[in-house]
Amino acid sequence: MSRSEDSATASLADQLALDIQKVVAASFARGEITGEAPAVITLERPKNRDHGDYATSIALQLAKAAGKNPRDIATILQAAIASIAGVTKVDIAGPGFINITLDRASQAELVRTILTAKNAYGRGNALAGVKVNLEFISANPTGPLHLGHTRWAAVGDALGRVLSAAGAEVTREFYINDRGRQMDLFGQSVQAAALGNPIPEDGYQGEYIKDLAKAVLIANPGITATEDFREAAYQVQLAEQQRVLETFHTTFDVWFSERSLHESGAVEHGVDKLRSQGHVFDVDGAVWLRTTDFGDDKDRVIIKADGDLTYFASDTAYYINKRERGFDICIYMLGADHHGYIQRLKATAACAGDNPEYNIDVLIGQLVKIMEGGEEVKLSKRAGTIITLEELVEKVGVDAARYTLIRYPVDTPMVMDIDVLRRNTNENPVYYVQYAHARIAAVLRNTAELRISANLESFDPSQLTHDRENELLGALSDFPRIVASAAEFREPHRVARYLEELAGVYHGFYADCRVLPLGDEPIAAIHSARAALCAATMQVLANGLDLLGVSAPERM
RNA sequence: GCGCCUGUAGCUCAGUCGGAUAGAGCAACCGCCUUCUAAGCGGUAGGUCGCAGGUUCGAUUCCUGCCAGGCGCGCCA
Repeated sequence: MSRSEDSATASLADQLALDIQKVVAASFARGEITGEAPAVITLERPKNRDHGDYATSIALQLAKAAGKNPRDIATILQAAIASIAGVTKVDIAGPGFINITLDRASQAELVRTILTAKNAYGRGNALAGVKVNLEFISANPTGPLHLGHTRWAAVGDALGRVLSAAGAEVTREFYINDRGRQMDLFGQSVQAAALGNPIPEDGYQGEYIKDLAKAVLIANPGITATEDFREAAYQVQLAEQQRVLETFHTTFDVWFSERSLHESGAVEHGVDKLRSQGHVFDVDGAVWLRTTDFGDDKDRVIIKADGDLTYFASDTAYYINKRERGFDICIYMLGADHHGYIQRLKATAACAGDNPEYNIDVLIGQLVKIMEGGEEVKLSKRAGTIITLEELVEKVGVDAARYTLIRYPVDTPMVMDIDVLRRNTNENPVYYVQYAHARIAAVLRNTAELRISANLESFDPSQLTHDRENELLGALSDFPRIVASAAEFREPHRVARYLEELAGVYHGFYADCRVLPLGDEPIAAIHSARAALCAATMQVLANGLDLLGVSAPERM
C-alpha cells in the first residue's frame, strides 16, 4: 500500500518500517549482508508483550540468501536500529526475531494525532481516485426483504462505508429485477387475491400478497387488468423495500431497473460490444457468448432461439453499462445460491476486454440461520415462515442486528441467536463495544465537571507510561491499517473484531488506571493526559462504529 | 459426476504477505463495587487447529489427496 509515502498521515509504525529499511539498505551497501535488499520491511505487533512494541522477522528472511545464521544478521542490524529516533531497546529473540521497544512518550503523541484528525482518523487513500460500483441486495420487487437480504443490507452498507474510508468514490446500487416471468406471476397473484380468486399454483402465496391487493385496490379503484395489478403492486412493494431499508440505515445512490436496461437498448448494445470483441457466436438459432474462453464450464445463451433474451443477457448488459458509466471496479454481493455466477460474470468481464481480476469482484454470502427459544427456526418460503428484515429489527433492534450480521466473514454460514441478541450482556458483542463508548463519555462528563482538561494544549505525552496506557495506545494505532485491510479484502467484519479488541483493552485500562483524582488528591498532569487518552479512544470507537452503521451512545 | 463454501476449546466463532507459548465471548470454577457506568475487570480449567502427505529455517495459514457438512450446477428468473 502507498500510505507510507505520505508523511502527514504516516503512523509511527510506517515511519519505523521506513527507517529500518534504510538501515538494512545501508548494511547491504557496506557488504555486511549479501543477496538482495528487501523492497519493503513488514512489522508485526507481537502478541506477547515481552516481545516489544514491534517485531520483524527480516533477519530470518535474509539469512538464506546471505549464507548466514539469522541471529548473526540480526546482530549486524541491532545497533543501527537502536539508534533510530524513538527506539529505546532492540532485542534479538528466538531464531532471529528483532524485537523493538519504542519510547512511550513518542507513542503517546498518537493521542494528539487522533484528537486533531477527529473523524478523519482511520481514513486513508489506498483506493483514492478509484470509482467503485457496489451492488448489493438486488431483490425482486415481489415481496418483503428477508433474512438473506438483511445480511447484505448490513454488510453491503458497511463495506460501502469502509471503501469510502479507504478513499474510493463509491456508488451503492440496487438492481431491481422488475422484468420477466416472476413479475408476471406476481401480478397474477395480486390480481387473484384482489378479486378473491385462488392464487395460481406457482404464484406467490404469502400473506403479504393480500395486503398488497388491498392497498392496490384502494389506490386504484376499478382496476382489472393483470398488467395494471402488476405495475401497481410493484410500486407499492418497491416503496416498502425502500422504506424498510431506510429504517435499517442502509442507503442506495442508484435504484437500477432491469427494464430500463432493455428499454434503453443497452442489451443490444452489450451484445454488439461483445460481438465486436469476437466472443459471440450463433448456434441452433440462438446467440451465445463464448464464456468458456475464460474459464466458464459452458458457453451461455444470450438470445434464445425464439428471440427472447435470457436473464444472462441482462447481466452482461448491466455489467457493460456499469463500466461505461465509468466504474473501475464493479463489486457484486450475491447469495450462496448464486456462486455458479462467479465464473460466468468474470468471463463476461473478460469477454468485454476487461481484467477479471481487477474490474469485477464477486462476493458470495452464505446462509444465515436463526435460533429462537433454543431451536432453529425453519425457514420456508412455501410454508410462509420466512423472517423479514423488519421482523428481525422488531425482535432485536437495528444496532444488534446490523452488528451481529457484520461481525462474521460473509463466506461462512452463520447462526443468529435471537435470545442472545435480546440480552444486554457481553454475550452480545455490540453492547460490549457500545458500553466502552458510553463509559468513556461518562468519564469525560466527570472530568469536565472537575475542570480537568482533555485538551491538547495541556497534553503531556510523557505522563502515559503505564503498561495499560501503552497497550491502549498500541491498539489505537492499529485502526488505520485495520480499515485499509477491511477495504482491500472487502471484509468489514475486521472492523467489528477490532472494535471488540479495542473495547476490551479500554476496559482493562479503566480497571487499572484511574482518570479522576481519588479523594482530595490534587488535579495533576496525569489526570488530564488520561482524559485526553480517553477522548482519543472514544473518537476511534465512534469512528469504527460509524463504519458499521451502528450508533455510538453517550449513555447506556 | 463437476463446481463453490465450511471443518480451530463443551457451544458460537476470530486468526492472509507462513512466524515465537493458537485467541475471544458464552458455559464451569474462584476472586473484585463505602469514590470514574460491575452492560465491567482479574484468575483457574478446557486443543491430535477434520485426516494423511508435500513445500521450508518454520505450516492453523500455501499445495495435493481423502473424510464430513452446507449450497449450486437450465435456451428458468
